[in-house]
Amino acid sequence: MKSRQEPPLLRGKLKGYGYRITQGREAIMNVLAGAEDHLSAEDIYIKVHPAYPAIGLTSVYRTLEVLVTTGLVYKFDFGDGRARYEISESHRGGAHHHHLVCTGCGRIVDYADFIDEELALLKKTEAGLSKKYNFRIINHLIQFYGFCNKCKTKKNEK
Amino acid sequence: MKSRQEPPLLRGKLKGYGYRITQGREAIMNVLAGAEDHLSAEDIYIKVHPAYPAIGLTSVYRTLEVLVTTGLVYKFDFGDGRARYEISESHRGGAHHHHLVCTGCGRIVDYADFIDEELALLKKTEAGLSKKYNFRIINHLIQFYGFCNKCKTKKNEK
DNA sequence: GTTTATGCAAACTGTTTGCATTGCT
DNA sequence: AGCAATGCAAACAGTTTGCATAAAC
Repeated sequence: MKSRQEPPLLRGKLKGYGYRITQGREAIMNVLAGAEDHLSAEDIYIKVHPAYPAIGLTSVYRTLEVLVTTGLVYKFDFGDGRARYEISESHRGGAHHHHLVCTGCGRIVDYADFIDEELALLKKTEAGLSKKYNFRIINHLIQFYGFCNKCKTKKNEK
Repeated sequence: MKSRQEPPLLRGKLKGYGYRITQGREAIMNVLAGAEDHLSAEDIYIKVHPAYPAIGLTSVYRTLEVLVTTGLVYKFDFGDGRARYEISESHRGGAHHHHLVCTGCGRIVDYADFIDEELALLKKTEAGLSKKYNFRIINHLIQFYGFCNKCKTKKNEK
């Protein structure tokens, strides 16, 4: 909503990983820290522009790649052909949540209902899978797909 | 593995939805019915070629779209930039399963461990979300990401 | 002063679309 | 016969890459 002025935690973390803090990266992190929703690379590019007009879309992609590989940002695919990015909850004060995606209009609902049970089961499953398949599990994804109230009434025009 | 000769259940279903049964579609359905793993559109194109060389990649995409929208086939994104397709378990005799994806090499493990618990929770969550957010939920997705035994030992060369 | 990050333009990749032709039903 | 499905080529969209320049450290 409003762009934050507090120095994002991300800054220090990135630096800790040995990356340089540039104006562009800082502006991108500010946008991510202040965003309510799940932004595409182009959304971010546009939101960064006012604060730092010299930004290029390429840098947005490159910065996002760094942030994702360091685990500071999550990357999602909601099936509409463009990736979405979301700051990880630990760097935002937000709660862990999953997504409910409307296949009709693309609307995304963040939900945290049943999240404790989900997480407990995920943790347990993770441990079992880790052991059985000899994986080091880093992350998980849960999404529900369906039609929101607006889309479920209108005829399937697809 | 081996191409099946039994008439796939898909055939009748597709026809039931009002679609025509063409040689290309039949060949595609045979490949899907006989495949062990998760195929990309191009994988399918290549596998269909021997049986029906006139097939075009476009038709593969168009047929897959039909199969996905009718719910006969599931479409997945494992993060490598290409979509994967898998026949729905009810048309294959397989059990419901979820996926464990290696971020290093792209290997995908189908797992069914804890699946009953997962499904029970999913069902419950689905009911809750449906009501609270007024969605008609059609589908869900659960995936775990990590590094397989081969990839977790080698240095992060990325 | 070195080295990493940037911007631009061009390349790339998976997927989609227009259109004339073919082939189910 | 009538209409849905096809193949080809071209268009498309998001993302990535090469390279010379600029900015962190």
